[in-house]
Amino acid sequence: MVVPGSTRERILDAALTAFGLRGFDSTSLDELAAQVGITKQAILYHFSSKQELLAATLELAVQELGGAVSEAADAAARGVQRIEDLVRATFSLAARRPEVLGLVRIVSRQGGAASSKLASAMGFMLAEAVKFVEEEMSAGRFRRLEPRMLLLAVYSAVVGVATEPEVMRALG
Amino acid sequence: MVVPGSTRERILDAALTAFGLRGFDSTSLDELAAQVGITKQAILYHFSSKQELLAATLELAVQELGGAVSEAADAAARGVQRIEDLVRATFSLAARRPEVLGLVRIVSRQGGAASSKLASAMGFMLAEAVKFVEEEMSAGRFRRLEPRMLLLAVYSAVVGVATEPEVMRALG
DNA sequence: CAGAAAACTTACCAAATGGTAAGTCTATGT
DNA sequence: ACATAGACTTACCATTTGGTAAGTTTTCTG
Repeated sequence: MVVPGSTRERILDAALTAFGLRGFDSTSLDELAAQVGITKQAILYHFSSKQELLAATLELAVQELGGAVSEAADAAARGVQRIEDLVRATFSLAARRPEVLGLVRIVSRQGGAASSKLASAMGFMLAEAVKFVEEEMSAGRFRRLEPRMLLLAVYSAVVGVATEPEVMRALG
Repeated sequence: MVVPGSTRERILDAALTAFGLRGFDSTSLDELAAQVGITKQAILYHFSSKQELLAATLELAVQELGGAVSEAADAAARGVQRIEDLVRATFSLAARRPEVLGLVRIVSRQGGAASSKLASAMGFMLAEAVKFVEEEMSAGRFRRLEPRMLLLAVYSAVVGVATEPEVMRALG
């Protein structure tokens, strides 16, 4: 939530919300600019193209997500408790700022340069998670399963719930 | 898969795929028309507006999803087995035709008339599912949980996995 | 205070988009 | 043979979109 900062930061914040909640193509620069209270060209002054704005926005989202998750992962909890902490942290972020996870979804779907950037950024987080789960399995604290499979299911559930307005409404 | 039929059917089929995989705003009528091998105006001859095309496409998707699910639900299986059947059926559809679930997601996010149409169409399915889960819980075959919560989680996991190209690729 | 760089805005522009109007071609029923 | 309706296409059109070029104002600096 960088909102009270510079113009650049306010653009990023508005873009994160709009892209995350309504999609990339569905959000026009004019619209975004009006929201911030500037002109479209001011946006293009700070970010040379819409794609670049998306990239910058994504960086912010990944940072925010990574922060929330790694904070929870710092805890000394083991086994199922730690998984629960992680999921809870992610859900918490999803509830507070659904845009963030929405953006992750949108970018991962869009493909291209932004997507591979996301992949590498999340790749580290995923690798860490896989390692952790594998250790837990070896230690006998988890049932034996394909760790990637398990994580993907969790990821899908979280991102899915978080980015479905209908679902969120139903959950209250 | 109505593809070998009339022009109208070919339009619907192409629209289902495009809307479901790439989104509504991101799909232009010209693009769609080129894919079918006609002009944009031919589309507007059959469907008076893009919105109406979406509505018709959605109807088809709901029909297809409903068909796949109710087919699996006909089985006499009880308890966890039946849930597994349902999930398997949905996953199977998701694997064969990710567009269908993708469209459901897109429409549910878009809101408006199409969304409430979807809500009422899916409402029946959801109500049936809730009833079923509640019966199972009363019979002691499920652990006591909020049935809606459980179903929403399952829904999210399925739709989430099915509509995430990255995830699908990772799963192979 | 001068001037230069930063942070914008006003003017445009070409392309794409959803949609309308009018014409063409083909089948079909009389 | 002919009119009528269905299934299109060719011509347009207004609006929106991302983006460029050229000013204009504000801020920092020597």
